[in-house]
Amino acid sequence: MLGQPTRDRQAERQEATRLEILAAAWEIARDKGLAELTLRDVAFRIGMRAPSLYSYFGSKNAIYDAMFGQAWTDYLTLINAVEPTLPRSPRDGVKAIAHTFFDYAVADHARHQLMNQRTIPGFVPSPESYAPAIEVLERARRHLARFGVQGNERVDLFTALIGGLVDAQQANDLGGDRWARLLDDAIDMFANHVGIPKTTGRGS
Amino acid sequence: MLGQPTRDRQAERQEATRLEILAAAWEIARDKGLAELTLRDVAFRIGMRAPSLYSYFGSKNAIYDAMFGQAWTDYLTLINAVEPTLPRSPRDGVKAIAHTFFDYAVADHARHQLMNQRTIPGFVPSPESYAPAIEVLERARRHLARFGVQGNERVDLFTALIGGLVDAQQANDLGGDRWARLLDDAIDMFANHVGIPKTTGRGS
DNA sequence: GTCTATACACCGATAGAC
DNA sequence: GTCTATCGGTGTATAGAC
Repeated sequence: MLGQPTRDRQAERQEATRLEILAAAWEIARDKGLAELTLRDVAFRIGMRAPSLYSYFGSKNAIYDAMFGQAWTDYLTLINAVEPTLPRSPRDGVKAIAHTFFDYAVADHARHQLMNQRTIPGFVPSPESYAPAIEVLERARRHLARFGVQGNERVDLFTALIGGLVDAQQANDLGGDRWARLLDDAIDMFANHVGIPKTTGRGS
Repeated sequence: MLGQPTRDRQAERQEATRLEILAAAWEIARDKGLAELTLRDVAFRIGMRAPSLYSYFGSKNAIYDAMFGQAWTDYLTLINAVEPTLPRSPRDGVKAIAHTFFDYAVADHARHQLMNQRTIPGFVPSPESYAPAIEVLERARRHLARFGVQGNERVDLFTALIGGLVDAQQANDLGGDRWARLLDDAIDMFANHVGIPKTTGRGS
């Protein structure tokens, strides 16, 4: 008896096609906008017809859902990479966290729309796709706590502040830096408010 | 000779029907969501068929556009009414401005979506509908300047801060007050940052 | 002039042949 | 697993009834 094969070639192929579909979907979302994504368009871009997509995703929203999960997982990977490089100084640390989020959000409008706004009618992320988003928030909470930002209300204020700057930037000055320029000043405002010591000239 | 009639009854009737259409549209937007609005639905609610709407609006987006203009005009009326009641104290004045905006935004999710977010694909407000929005911002700028908040960057920071709190409230705690509770604290943070004197116990 | 009936192109989704 | 065919829905255009 040969037993079971060690690899499931069919599952691998299925997963590869799923990724191909998602890549095409991201391409269209970036090109034409997140809401302008259509199944026919996605399918044709990879040499398929629209109904074939239903062998890989149960609905159009399931595609959005997988994209949502991908985006937050990517961001989780990013902050994992950034974590060892975080400055020791609390104030610089908070600034680094804010900049990481801000830059990631501003770099891809469609992605930010999907991750942080409720712009697709009827789309609600599944628990599985939401998990990395929760993990990111948990991670951010820990980092902020390490830098002296503690308590739900302070974290809520921080997220609202950064989110507000991102949204203003995206909505009113897409591609510019009118609100991006205010980020450091905004963090200083926040840091002073919650009592994070100023960074001294030669580190803290 | 009788001359011209003093009233254009036909134009009045036309305008009345336009308002009736918009009222139905607001109703549906509040009930089912802004994006779920359909022409057939709007038309049936006032005893018409969908194509008849084209006698009053050139497209569905033209309806959204008129709603956009209505919402900002309403808000302009509101701040006109609020203006005489604004406190003298700079800090309380800024708080009043923030509360007025925050409460108006949170009171109607669909309206806030239309006014302040880019949630309808392809919808761009016309210059005529945008005019009251500009007027509101101009008015807010003058009020803030009167309370000592001057310069584009400070106003930008203020709008981003309040907008961020509104969006966080709507997105993560609709109907609750998790971020609404932070509003006063946020304004104090901002006021301290831009050097607005604290309100004393017995007025300023 | 107002409104309707009809039609068109497109959408997401489903059924069934191969 | 992928296709064609099709369904009910959408926004939109237009011809014509009244």
